[in-house]
Amino acid sequence: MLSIGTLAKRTGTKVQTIRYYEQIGLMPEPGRTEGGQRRYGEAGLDRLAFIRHARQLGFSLEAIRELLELSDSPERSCAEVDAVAQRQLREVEARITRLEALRAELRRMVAECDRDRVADCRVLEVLRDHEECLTDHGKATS
Amino acid sequence: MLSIGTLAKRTGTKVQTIRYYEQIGLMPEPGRTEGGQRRYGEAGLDRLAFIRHARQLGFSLEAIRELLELSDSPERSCAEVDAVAQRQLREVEARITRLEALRAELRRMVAECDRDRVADCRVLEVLRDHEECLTDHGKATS
DNA sequence: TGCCTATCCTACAGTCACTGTAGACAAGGA
DNA sequence: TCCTTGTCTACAGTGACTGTAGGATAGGCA
Repeated sequence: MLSIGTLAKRTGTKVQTIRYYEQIGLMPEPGRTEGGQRRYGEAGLDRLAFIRHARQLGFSLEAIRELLELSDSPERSCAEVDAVAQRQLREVEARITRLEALRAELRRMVAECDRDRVADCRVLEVLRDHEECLTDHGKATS
Repeated sequence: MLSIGTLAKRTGTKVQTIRYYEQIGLMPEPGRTEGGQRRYGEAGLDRLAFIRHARQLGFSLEAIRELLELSDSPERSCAEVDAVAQRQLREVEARITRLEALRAELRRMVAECDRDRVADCRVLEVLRDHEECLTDHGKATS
């Protein structure tokens, strides 16, 4: 039987996080010792590892809840699981695209700045005078 | 004189968000009408646009606070501003690297799954049996 | 001038996924 | 037995907003 601290170490999770997962119903309520401490079996360890790995892949706790429910009903179609994974993949791809655009703008910003006084700083200038930002919203929505 | 709603529209910000920025001291307290409504000048609009643009580039509110303070002292060295931007660039690059790894794993996961029952689903299998997750923490930290 | 509606006000609670804290109790080894 | 380490509950805090309730104000039109 494993204590909550052991589970935490094995999965790289904080103890509080495990209790939090229990609180929101992602982890089942485990058995307790006479003194009231949680004791887990292998099933608990596996479930937590599943949750942590899915979190590392960027799945939201809601998506993980869905995945866990699906994996608890082994006769259902794999397509639903696949859909969740595909959705996650698309989200990750969108985030990458967005971050690549940010990276380009930041690189340009940093590369252009070679003055020495803040008053002439290109970085601040770019941040200040991003015309599209004002016009996009100002003109498009009025 | 611009109302908070006009500022919101021009910069693509929610009204509550502007009030929030004021609350945490990012936006200065503006003048008020007799009836107590906020009225902004061009300076307020510029400052908000600066904040929103920096947010779009992924800067945290704390970083933006730093940038705003620097831009308020035009005689200081531009190097500090540059450092903030460089730090942000490195963070964005790190996030991209991480997301690309996620993308690869998600793609592999999705590509491998062609069964029809959840019981045989590769996606769930990958999520369940990620050996490194258990061993990394279990063996490295004990 | 009166009215009406859109906008504005404050204050507070909720979101997500944790993280930290306080004060008390339990487990296990020397 | 004592002592340290681990665990317990309950609650508050994080970042960056977002939403809601219940009321006051501004500005246009008849």
